[in-house]
Amino acid sequence: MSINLEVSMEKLILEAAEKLFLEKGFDLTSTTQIAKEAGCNQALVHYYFRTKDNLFNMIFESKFNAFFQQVFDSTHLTSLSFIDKIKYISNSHFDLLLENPNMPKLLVNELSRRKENIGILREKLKDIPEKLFAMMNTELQEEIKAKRIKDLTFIDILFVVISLNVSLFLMFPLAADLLNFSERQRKLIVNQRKTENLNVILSYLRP
Amino acid sequence: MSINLEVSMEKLILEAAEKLFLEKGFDLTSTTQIAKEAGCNQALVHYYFRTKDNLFNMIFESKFNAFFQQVFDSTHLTSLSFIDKIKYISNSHFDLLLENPNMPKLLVNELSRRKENIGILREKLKDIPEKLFAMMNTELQEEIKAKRIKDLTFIDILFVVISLNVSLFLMFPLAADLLNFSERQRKLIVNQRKTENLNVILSYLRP
DNA sequence: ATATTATTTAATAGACTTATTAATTGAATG
DNA sequence: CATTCAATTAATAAGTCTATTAAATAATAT
Repeated sequence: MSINLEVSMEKLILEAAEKLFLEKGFDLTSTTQIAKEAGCNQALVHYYFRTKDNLFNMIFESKFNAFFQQVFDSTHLTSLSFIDKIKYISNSHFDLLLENPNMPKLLVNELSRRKENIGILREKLKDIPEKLFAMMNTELQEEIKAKRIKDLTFIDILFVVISLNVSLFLMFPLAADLLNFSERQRKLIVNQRKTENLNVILSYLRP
Repeated sequence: MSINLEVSMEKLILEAAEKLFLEKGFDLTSTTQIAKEAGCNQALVHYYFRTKDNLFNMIFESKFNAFFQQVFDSTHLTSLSFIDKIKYISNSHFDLLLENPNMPKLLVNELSRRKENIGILREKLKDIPEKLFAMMNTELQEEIKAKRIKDLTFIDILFVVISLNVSLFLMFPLAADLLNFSERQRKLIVNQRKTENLNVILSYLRP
């Protein structure tokens, strides 16, 4: 049993494609660029994946899957109080975006253009949030009844969490460019937003 | 003195270009499509505007200008209480997005790619928010001192307003597609979000 | 009416793109 | 060693896109 140190060209192409698609989107990435980044001939990209669309869809679906699996993962939540669950969701969502800062843009741009393939994604997404939603909604009802939390739906809360976090990664780079922020300032503000976004949520929950 | 009923082809091209650029972005819009939409030969697009980049930049800068002028317009605010000012800002920002639902996507996509031209936009933006910021910040200080509002900066508040409103227009179409919402459901939810986003803000302001 | 200027079009050069095909190299197997 | 199959490349077809040029048409002025 030995570890395969040889990296297959197929995998290199996948990695190069993922990098470029995330950086520049589908249209601005050519198979020639992917080949160059992977270190092979352009025809090889088509040899392994036939079409650029194919290649993109494979990457997109797997990324999409992994991303939403994490967003709606409920395994770490069970032992926490409701408020702590919300805190955990917001923070881990923020951290996930920090690791995948280009995902929001990719989703915004490619999901809307690829409506043919949306059925596949809908299928993949179908069962994922069920468990989380069931748990959060029942607990939320108790909290509301006990007047510890304002009368809201879990969707309302989730919308605010996601909006605040995603906005930072979609809009902040633009604002930072326009306002000429230094790299140091950017990092500082991103960190501040993590806690401040959470503050917004917690204010919103107060009865 | 007579009104010119004749619409110039130059203007028709501009309008066609604006429509298409907003709908599909810079890359997915060709000068051939613009010409077709305007009802003229493709070469005419280049006759009037020389390059596609030129044409795009003209439209982008004027849209950008008009949009931020409205976002940071302070003329209707003067007579209102601080809280009402915030309410007005959030609501009119929301309405502006409702009239320009594609602006956020255009900004997210094209601002980042056109870093060469960002200087021009920075210049245009420079003086616009000054008046609004000055007014809001002084009033905010009073409110905080009187303990009517939590200790926050105006930027903090504005970030939340913009995030919540913009997110709706950037992400909601995707969610609605994924979850198969009907047109009726969509409109209902958009309206609900307008008031609910405001609720989030007001919760956030409470000391 | 003729000359001049502005609009508009047809044609096309030149640069890229995706995708395919046939030829070449390399490795594994009998 | 010869054969077979997989991996890789070179070449290229077919299409799109931007931008230019020269020709045609319309408008204006002399």
